[in-house]
Amino acid sequence: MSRLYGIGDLAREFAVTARTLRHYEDEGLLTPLRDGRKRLYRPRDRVRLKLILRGKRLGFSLRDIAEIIDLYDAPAGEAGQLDTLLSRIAARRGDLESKRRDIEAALAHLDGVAADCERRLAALDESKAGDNAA
Amino acid sequence: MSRLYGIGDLAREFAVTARTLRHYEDEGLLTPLRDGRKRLYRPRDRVRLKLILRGKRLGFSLRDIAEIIDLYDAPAGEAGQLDTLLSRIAARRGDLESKRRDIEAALAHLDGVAADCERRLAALDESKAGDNAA
DNA sequence: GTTTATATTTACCTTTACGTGAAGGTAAAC
DNA sequence: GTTTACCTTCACGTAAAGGTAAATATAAAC
Repeated sequence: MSRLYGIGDLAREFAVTARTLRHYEDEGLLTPLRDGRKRLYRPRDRVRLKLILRGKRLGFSLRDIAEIIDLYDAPAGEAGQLDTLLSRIAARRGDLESKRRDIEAALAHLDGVAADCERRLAALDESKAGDNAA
Repeated sequence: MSRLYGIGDLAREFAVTARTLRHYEDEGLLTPLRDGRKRLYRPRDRVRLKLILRGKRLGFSLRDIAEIIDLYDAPAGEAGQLDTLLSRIAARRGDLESKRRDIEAALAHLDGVAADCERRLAALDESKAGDNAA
């Protein structure tokens, strides 16, 4: 277990280009091992990549994402550090919940439009049925 | 009622620059009235702006957003058009729900980290209590 | 009647997040 | 021993989403 992945393996699995993975490394988001000059990605790197891509789908910038996933492997520090860590987590929670509210609102709005649409369809059906009956 | 807004009014209210509003117009997302060369935004434009900014917060591109909000004031068409409209709405629903799942996962992950953090804090407290007792 | 505030267009600048070659190293496969 | 398949490091290109500056127009305020 604890396999290592080549850059192509990860690229294929997550449908990104190798260039993208190198870019994430340039930006400090991934730090794969090296075999000579070749990059070797650990399961840990794979997990981080997964988190990066999720962050992207939610519209976070790479810089935001760096901050977020660095919370995840925070150092097992002392009390003061744990406190500030907890407050940073709370801040991020706030961001996410605000996004969730945005999504709920957007879904509700879409549903309203869809319902309106169906009403109009039903009205059309009725008028057609009326035509047949007449 | 049915007031009109200057570009600065809307910019202030939504904390964006006038440049941003003009850009949205260039991209076909807003179409304010004109008094000579000055832009006059109707309540309808204000609503669209609100939708645009919500879309942005969720990480949609301006092009995506254009597609989405054009669903909202779709023409009261005939049956075939209503059908394709409904299916496009369904597609957008899919996008949004997938984002929602991403958010739930991210929140769950953060909660896990926070819980871990609190456990570590509790452990620190206990060891300190132990020191006092000794 | 001239500040002051807000508006306009035109046009180039910047940042983010990669894409796209160019030029070459390494290693198994034939 | 050379094709084939990946990999590497530059380095410039690009699309999206605005920023920013210059030069100009109104229009209310003093």
